[in-house]
Amino acid sequence: MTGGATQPAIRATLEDVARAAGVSLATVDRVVNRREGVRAKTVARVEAAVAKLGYRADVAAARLARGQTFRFAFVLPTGSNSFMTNLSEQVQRTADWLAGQRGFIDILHVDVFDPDVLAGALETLSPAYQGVAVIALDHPRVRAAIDELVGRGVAVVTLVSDAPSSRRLHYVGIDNPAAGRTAATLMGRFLAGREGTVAVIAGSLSLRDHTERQFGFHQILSSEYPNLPALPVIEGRDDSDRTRELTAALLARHADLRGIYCCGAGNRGIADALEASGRAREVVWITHELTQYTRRFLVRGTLDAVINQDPGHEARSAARVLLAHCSGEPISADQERIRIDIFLRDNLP
Amino acid sequence: MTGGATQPAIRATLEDVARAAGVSLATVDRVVNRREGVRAKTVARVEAAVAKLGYRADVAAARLARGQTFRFAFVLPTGSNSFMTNLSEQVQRTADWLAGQRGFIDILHVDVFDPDVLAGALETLSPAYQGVAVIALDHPRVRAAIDELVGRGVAVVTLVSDAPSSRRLHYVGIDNPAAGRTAATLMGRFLAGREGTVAVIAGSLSLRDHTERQFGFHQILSSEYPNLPALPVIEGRDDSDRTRELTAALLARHADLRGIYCCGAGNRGIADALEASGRAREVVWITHELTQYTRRFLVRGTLDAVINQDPGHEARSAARVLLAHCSGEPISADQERIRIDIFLRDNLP
DNA sequence: CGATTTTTGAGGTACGCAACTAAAATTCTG
DNA sequence: CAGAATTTTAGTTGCGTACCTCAAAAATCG
Repeated sequence: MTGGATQPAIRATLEDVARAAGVSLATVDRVVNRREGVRAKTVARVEAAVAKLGYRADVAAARLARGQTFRFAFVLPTGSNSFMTNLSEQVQRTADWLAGQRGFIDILHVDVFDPDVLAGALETLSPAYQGVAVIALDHPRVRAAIDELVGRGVAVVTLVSDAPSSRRLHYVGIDNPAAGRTAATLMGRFLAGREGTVAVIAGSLSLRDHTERQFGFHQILSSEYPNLPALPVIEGRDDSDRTRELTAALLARHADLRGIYCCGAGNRGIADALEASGRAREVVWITHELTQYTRRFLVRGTLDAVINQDPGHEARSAARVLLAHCSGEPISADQERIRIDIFLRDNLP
Repeated sequence: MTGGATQPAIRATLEDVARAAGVSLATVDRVVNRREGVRAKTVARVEAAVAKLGYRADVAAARLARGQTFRFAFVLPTGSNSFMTNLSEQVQRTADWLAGQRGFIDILHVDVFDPDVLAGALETLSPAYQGVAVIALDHPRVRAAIDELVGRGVAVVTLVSDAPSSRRLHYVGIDNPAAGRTAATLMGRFLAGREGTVAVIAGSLSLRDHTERQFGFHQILSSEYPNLPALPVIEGRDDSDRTRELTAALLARHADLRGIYCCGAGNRGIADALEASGRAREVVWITHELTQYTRRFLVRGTLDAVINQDPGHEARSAARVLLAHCSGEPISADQERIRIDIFLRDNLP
């Protein structure tokens, strides 16, 4: 057995460092926090002591002494689909966790799909917030509102849906074109060698994330699976009643329909229509977001794969990024990267 | 816009609660920490004040005041495959993070595949550790060693590989039978409608995780894809030279070989043999663990899918579970559940 | 009722660090 | 080289909680 390099049983404190370096507590503090007013010679002495004792600041003590509190706003959509409901819940949980870390999250519900309403909400946001997480819309007014917040020194992260050309600090969400490509590869491979058409149902093509997914999907499908021509994209407005009718019409009109890719919500309608048609098992259906419904359709075999983004990760990641930024800590990029999950019936969490 | 219920700008402290309840600090302390010696009536009054003010203990202050430090051992394999190397690195990162949280991790490298050596290492572990994370082997001696540690009051979590019948606190890793089933479904669907045989390469059938994956794989393949009979499992001992020869032999002997599922390591050997044979694109190859190599094979198209467990999550989760247990906090099960990731060329992180 | 037990109050210390003030040491100026 | 200006350092306080002691008050019991 090879032992790991063992750290001292009790951690060194600032005071230990001060004693070892023969200077006062205050001087050590200046050095470790890179403040002005210490001679180079003294700095070197202190740093040597820090290295020798393996000093690491105790984050609990530092936070306590600093005594800052943070206040973040999460701007989420008003009453919406299952995914957004899950997300709200996860944000609430994150808020509970942050409350123990001197951070407060207020959840504001806004009609995020109306650019004017969303921009208005951002513009009139209380100046009490040091950070904002928002499900953005890539629209000039919204971008302007984000940029103004950033200009005022507020940390802004976009959540789930990005506004790439704004000055937001960070985007917490998946790479949507890649998600679309992933769906296309699954579709193409599940239908290996078969001939037929594939339908794409989006919520609305004015939503950036839906457009991007659809773009990625078509990119792969057309280049790699010429046996599977795609029908023109149809808009289901994330509404189950509408997707039910649209899906029923698709099935009726296209006897050679082999696959359906839904890059938005309204899955219950699609499931209803597919199951009613009796072609549920032969048509490959791929959609986004694991919810109580899509989970059920997956288990039942109506749905073949779910492309998912984990709302829990997203909520926590947004909070961590805001917190890290506001307390001047670095963020570790690969821990904050939101993965594109693929769920089949067999690997459901 | 509907505003979220806004918490007070400054958090309530214990003293605020004491004032509001008309009792002393000491009494509030007794109530919130569930200590003896407070009348039910007083408890109720204090709890009402806590609720009214929304008091939550400041974790930074609490940790500081409590002043406990924790010391955990992570028992990892000696020099090993890419996955284990990644895991080591992630454990090291987790250790750096924990060092700021009054926790210390020592990494011990042991030949975890020899039950006697592993058990011996656990038995002679310094009593300084409050917690141990170990890549377990499901073997009587190892189980006994784990149980003895638990009996001594040490928190033990198994990492990546479980010892289910031991008294370990928690298992941090994926559901291996489910991972095998996931691989089988991908294999079956990617080979939809085609006829041919499928080979399964394990590291060693005495490793519980490999056996479980293989079991799950066969379960689904035989019941749902009768067009794809599996060849007898072969053992590659996680060694690339050996898997190269075995794969070459498989390809030579079975002209109808359509798929390879590798539930262990040694992927470089498989890739070499597949690419040398010229059948890399037609044979569906599915394996485990995303590494620099499997990533490359995936991008190149030799490899069709990777079933992955995230070593970063596993390292952090193990540390969080140990820390939570040692400080008497609850753990949130679904945050600690390790997911079975599926990676295709398109959704690589 | 007095004696005993239970409950509560008051106060203190310690945790490790940040941030402030005041003092000491150094450098600059005429 | 005195004295002012500046840089560097020491000393101190407070953050919010945990945990401790000791005494006072209240409740309970015989």
